[in-house]
Amino acid sequence: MPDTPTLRQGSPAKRAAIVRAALEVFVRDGYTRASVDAIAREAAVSKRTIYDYYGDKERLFLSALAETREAQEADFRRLLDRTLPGTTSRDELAVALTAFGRAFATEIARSAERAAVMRLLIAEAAHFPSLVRPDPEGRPVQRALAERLAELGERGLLEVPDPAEAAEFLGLLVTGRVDYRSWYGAVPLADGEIERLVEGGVRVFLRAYRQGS
Amino acid sequence: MPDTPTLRQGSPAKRAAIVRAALEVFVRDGYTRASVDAIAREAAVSKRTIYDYYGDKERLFLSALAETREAQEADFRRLLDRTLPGTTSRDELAVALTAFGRAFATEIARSAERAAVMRLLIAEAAHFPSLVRPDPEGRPVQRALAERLAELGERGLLEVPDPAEAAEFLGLLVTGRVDYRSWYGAVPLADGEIERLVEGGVRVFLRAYRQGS
DNA sequence: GCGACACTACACCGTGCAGTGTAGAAGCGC
DNA sequence: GCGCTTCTACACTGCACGGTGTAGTGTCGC
Repeated sequence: MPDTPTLRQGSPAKRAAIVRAALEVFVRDGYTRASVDAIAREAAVSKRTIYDYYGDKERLFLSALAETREAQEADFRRLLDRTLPGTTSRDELAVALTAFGRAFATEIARSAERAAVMRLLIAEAAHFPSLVRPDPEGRPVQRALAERLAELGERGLLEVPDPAEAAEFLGLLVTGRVDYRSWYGAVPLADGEIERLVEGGVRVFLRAYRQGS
Repeated sequence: MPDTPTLRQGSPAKRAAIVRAALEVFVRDGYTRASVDAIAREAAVSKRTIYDYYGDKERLFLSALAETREAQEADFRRLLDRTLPGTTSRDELAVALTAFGRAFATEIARSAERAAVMRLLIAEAAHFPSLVRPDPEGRPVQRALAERLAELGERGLLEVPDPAEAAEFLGLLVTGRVDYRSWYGAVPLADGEIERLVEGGVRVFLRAYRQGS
């Protein structure tokens, strides 16, 4: 019998500490450079415990990413409801879209975490096929945004024949230049710069998607 | 005296072979995973020779990237002149822009090299600060495209108050979704898919930048 | 007190890999 | 032929790191 190595269940608090430390170190150093010893130190936990909890470095990595992704998706939904509610009125539209874009991009560039995770995903996509989500429109973030845009379209504020596509472009226009210039968070950007880039992106989006353009 | 390790000049052909092999292995495996032995094997050269030529892994890496970048920039200029000449007429515009976008994105997604290099840069930007070009508008690719758009603007085909910004958006719209979905070349995309994504991007660009929109 | 479990500290193994040293073969100018 | 350089083949060092084994220290339920 190949006997499963029987990972330990352990306490949720400790799991959380490990996963948080792991993400921090992975994001900072990259997968290969990150050492399990460093993660253990960061989590204030013995290396042995990490192996008892997660088995090996790879599974720790995947767990950390999965957990973070879920948290980020939840964050995004909240952000979307806060800045771009379905009840947005016509003359609030540009302001609301800019607020949405700014909140989104600021989160990307300041918290550094979102973009950094993206950077990590891009770096490791080829080595961990399971990280690659097959259906691009299935990404919850895109889906939520598409639904919101569709609502705005039905109310006649925007002209969005293809909400999924429009959502992709909006995300791209708003965050693309920020990611491009900051190398997905590797290089810090000034706040004013971020704002300027975001506003430019929203302006282009509106020129392309405003009703009757 | 700290005596410089005196790198060997060597033959250009051998240098080229090493650099090409290095890029291939670095792109395939990433910087840390790539072993100098593997590069030597790939280049059909002894490991010692690589060290005599380049000193250490890091300098080899930087040389390979620098050389590739220059080549890609030259390629881009040629591509731009071929698909989007300054003499483009009004009714050729959409077709020419699409051709440009398609050629650009196809090169990105098919040759795999361009996107893969980008992936490598994103992955290593934080670890090799010298890779990060400080001036984002100084990237020759963006500059060349901006000049071309400015020409089209002056001839009244497009409305581009800020050509540098427009160039950035065009690049983003055309390649962004391809990069996004292919994880910068880590996942292959079907040709038809690429074409569809590119055309969508051009359509949005034109809606936003067409004269009198 | 006692057993069971969680955890740490620490020593340890194996391996992969950056980088070096060197002997010798191959080519070239003269 | 002779000396010089280039290059290879190969052995070797040092080190970092993934992963394991284990003895010992709490800590909790009973």
